[in-house]
Amino acid sequence: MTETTQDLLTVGQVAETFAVTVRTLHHYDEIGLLTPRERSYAGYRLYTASDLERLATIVVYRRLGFGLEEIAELLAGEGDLVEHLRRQRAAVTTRLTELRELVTALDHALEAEMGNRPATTEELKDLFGDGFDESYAAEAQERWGDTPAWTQSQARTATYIKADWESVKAEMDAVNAAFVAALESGEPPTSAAAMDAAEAHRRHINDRFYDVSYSMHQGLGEMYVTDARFTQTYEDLAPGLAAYVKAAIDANAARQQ
Amino acid sequence: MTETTQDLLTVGQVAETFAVTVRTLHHYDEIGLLTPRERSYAGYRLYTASDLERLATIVVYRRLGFGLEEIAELLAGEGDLVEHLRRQRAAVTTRLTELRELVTALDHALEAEMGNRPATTEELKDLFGDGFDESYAAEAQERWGDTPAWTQSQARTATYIKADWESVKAEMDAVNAAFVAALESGEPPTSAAAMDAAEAHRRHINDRFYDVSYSMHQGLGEMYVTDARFTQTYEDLAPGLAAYVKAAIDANAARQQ
DNA sequence: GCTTGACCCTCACGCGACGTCAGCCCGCAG
DNA sequence: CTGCGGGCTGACGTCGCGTGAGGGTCAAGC
Repeated sequence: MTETTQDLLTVGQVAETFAVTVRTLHHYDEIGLLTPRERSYAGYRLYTASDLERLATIVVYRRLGFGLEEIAELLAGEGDLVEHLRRQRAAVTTRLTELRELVTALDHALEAEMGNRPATTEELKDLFGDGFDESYAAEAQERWGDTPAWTQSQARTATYIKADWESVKAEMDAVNAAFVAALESGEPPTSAAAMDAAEAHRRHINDRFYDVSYSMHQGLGEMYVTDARFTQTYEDLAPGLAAYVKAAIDANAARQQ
Repeated sequence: MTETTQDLLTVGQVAETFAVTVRTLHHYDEIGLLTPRERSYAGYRLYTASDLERLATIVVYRRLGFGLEEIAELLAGEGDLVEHLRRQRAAVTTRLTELRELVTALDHALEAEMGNRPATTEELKDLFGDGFDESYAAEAQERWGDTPAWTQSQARTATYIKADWESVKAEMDAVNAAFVAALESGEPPTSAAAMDAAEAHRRHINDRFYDVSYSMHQGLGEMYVTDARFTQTYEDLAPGLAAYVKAAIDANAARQQ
């Protein structure tokens, strides 16, 4: 049944038995993880039964994803196997969720590439109204095209599909509604409600478009009262809202120490 | 709002804006993936707006898990993005299932390590009867301990927990039942039914214990009629079964061309 | 004008587990 | 004696940077 060649196997035979490559066995020898007890006079590696046992354990641990050094520890009796198993499990599950997120990101990108992204500005106009026309986009490019924030924003929104823009719009509407509510209930821009709305505003831009520090946020607030187009947008929602928003943003920025 | 330093950003600024390290930018420069258009007279890298745009795209692709070389291709306009996305998705999902299997393997190993593996031979005796006692195991070790097959078998069964052994027993019973049915219905060992049972037998050992080629399988069949203990086991199931099994194994081996 | 500290530069090795030559040796069959 | 199928030992390549080492640059404060 066994070819009893003195019970010593050469690398090739061992490699085939355990479904690993010869190079792998060489490597294990190099790093001292598995050194065959014997060598033929010609220098051939000869594996004994105990070597095979050790290799069997190594192969099992490798399938469990352990590193070679870690395996060496375990074989030396140092370290608790159960603890290593737990750590490994934790690491693998972490990687699993990362990969799952990657898949959804890829699906997202695929959808976007397949033509699900808003055709030019058509659908965006439907969503955001006529204030969002080509001339606006062109001017924005003109004014901010060379800022990092604009670049970042372009990179992120490039993969937004219609559903994303709908979420963006919903969030934006919610923030505006919060501002209007605070204003109309007579609360000052320094009230918690107004400042919370300002913070929500900052987060919205930060999450959806580009990183916004508190000072950058104040820059935006300033613009809302100095740039006629932005002022108009806010005034259409409620009289005095543009200035109110700016003040709330300033108060919120001051609130952060 | 923007610090307009001639619209040229240094590595540090760019790195912070895109949440990458300076080293990464150096690396992209080294491999020619992103070479800043300009350098200061002191040799400082100066990134222009178009450099930032390119970097933005690179960062997005990186998040999607593409390799740098692949990204270079895409940026050069070679290769279809959608196709790359699909390939990437396929690769990631493959890796996902691998990792899922790894987790179950780890859970398995954990269960086994936590004491769920059969205490010595107690539970095995319950399952397999008294034929499975220590003297048997010792003798097996004695006879086959130095064969690769034995080593492989030990490595695999070492992580078997009670549930695994129950599955093993169920499979074994099913195979034996098939042999008995074929024998008692008067079909010859060369019948399809008998040969199929032999093949199931080989697969069972192959999957649960160690790799079994057809010739090795015939070696086992031979042993069933020459080793009294094995013969007895089969004869207890049905008179003449040991010889019948051997013949079926030989027929099945011959069937494979 | 000088020092300080924060940045920037260019090498160049390290990582993890082998894959992949290259150049050479051994043993056995014809 | 000559192949041919192994086995041997270097040693470099992989992938995307991390991490020093050793040394300039620049704006600010003294």
